[in-house]
Amino acid sequence: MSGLRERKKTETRAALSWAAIRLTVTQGFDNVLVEDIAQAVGVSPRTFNNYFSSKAEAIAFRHLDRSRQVAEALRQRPVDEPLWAALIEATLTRFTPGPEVAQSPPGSHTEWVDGLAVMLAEPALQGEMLRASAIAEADLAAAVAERTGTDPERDLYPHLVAASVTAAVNAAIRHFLRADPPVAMERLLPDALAQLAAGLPVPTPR
Amino acid sequence: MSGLRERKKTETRAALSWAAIRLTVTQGFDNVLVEDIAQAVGVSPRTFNNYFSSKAEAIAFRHLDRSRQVAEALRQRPVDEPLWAALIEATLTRFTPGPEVAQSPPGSHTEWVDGLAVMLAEPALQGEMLRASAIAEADLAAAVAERTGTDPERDLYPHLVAASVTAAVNAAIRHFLRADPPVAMERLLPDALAQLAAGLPVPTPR
DNA sequence: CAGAAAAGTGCGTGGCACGCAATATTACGT
DNA sequence: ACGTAATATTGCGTGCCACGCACTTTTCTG
Repeated sequence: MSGLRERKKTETRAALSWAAIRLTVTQGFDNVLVEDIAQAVGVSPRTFNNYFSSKAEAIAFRHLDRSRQVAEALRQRPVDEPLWAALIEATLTRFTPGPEVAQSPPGSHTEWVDGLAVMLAEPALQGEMLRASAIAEADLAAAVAERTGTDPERDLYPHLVAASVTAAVNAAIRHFLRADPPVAMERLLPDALAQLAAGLPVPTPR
Repeated sequence: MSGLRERKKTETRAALSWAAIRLTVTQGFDNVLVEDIAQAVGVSPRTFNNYFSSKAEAIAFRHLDRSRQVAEALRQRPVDEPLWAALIEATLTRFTPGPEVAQSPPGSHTEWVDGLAVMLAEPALQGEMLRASAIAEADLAAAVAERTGTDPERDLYPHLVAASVTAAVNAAIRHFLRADPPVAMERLLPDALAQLAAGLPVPTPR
């Protein structure tokens, strides 16, 4: 299965996605042509469309990929760990380095985050990002079902958990992107999921 | 404000959305041209694009519209009602008639539901539907904030609640669309939201 | 090393989203 | 009631995009 062939395909897909993101952040969504992305990776425009059926899908791919890994991470948590503790750890492993802030041009983190925010404001992008979350949600529901002895076919429960966790993660990301005194994902994420696990009681003002 | 002009615009928008849905359900997404939708409403193709920037957006508009009304419904619940009870009632008022099963060709409900399921399987649609939910989510978060004395600008809580409720509603809809012994939304929705309010504990098998 | 399988490419096509300018319709003050 | 301003509708033109198809190139397998 995993010969040179599969590996190269994976790399090309990642390279295309990354190029699409980089170019979009720096130049704006509709100033980037499919042709540009293909050229940046050294591949024909037609090949781009063999990997992704749209610019938006290419950009959303990184999010899809990371979201998928949450299900995988959940499966690797000890089986005797409580569900919600395991969910918190699993999401933390994939969403803490910030939404890929660490790499990129070394200086100017704020520039990069701002660029991301602008990019994510693009209507065409929003739908595709949410769709990526939804696709990964199916994997997560399956993993939750395994851990809780429920059935993804018949039961609502695993889907409900997966959907809620995904929603909480997305809410945390959006909060992260707009928080002016910046807040670390390491705090945001566990807090959000803990509130979920507690039934989202109305907070008492203090 | 609400002169003849506004009213007619609203009607045209609704008519276009409805025509887009009807044609898509009966003929399939890519067998329907923008031209067809425009013609069905008696308007020029160019005008279609004054109302919606894509076929998908036109289809998703009904969902957007209904989702928006949940926030409105929440505001009309008595202020002394507990938050989650109010949320259950608010969602029930807008999502119980089935996802618009009641109207349409009188007979053959299953045909219609199947057609809807096929339509919602379209990738281009999924993103747009989720985006509609996300837009309405902002309204809902504002309404939740009012009711709970929190601040949409600074606090994560109202967004967390709105996102979770939206996720639960969407999960319920998907479950409704695939449940083979059919389950009524009237049961699914309160059940899903009650589980949310209880912190989504792992169900005990019986 | 040869044939099969699969990825990459070039070309052509139909459709879409939208800017712009012209026209038709509605709103409103006098 | 009328004329004018505001707004909606329309037609046209343009650039881009997604994809089917056929062909070439690369990789896998026995």
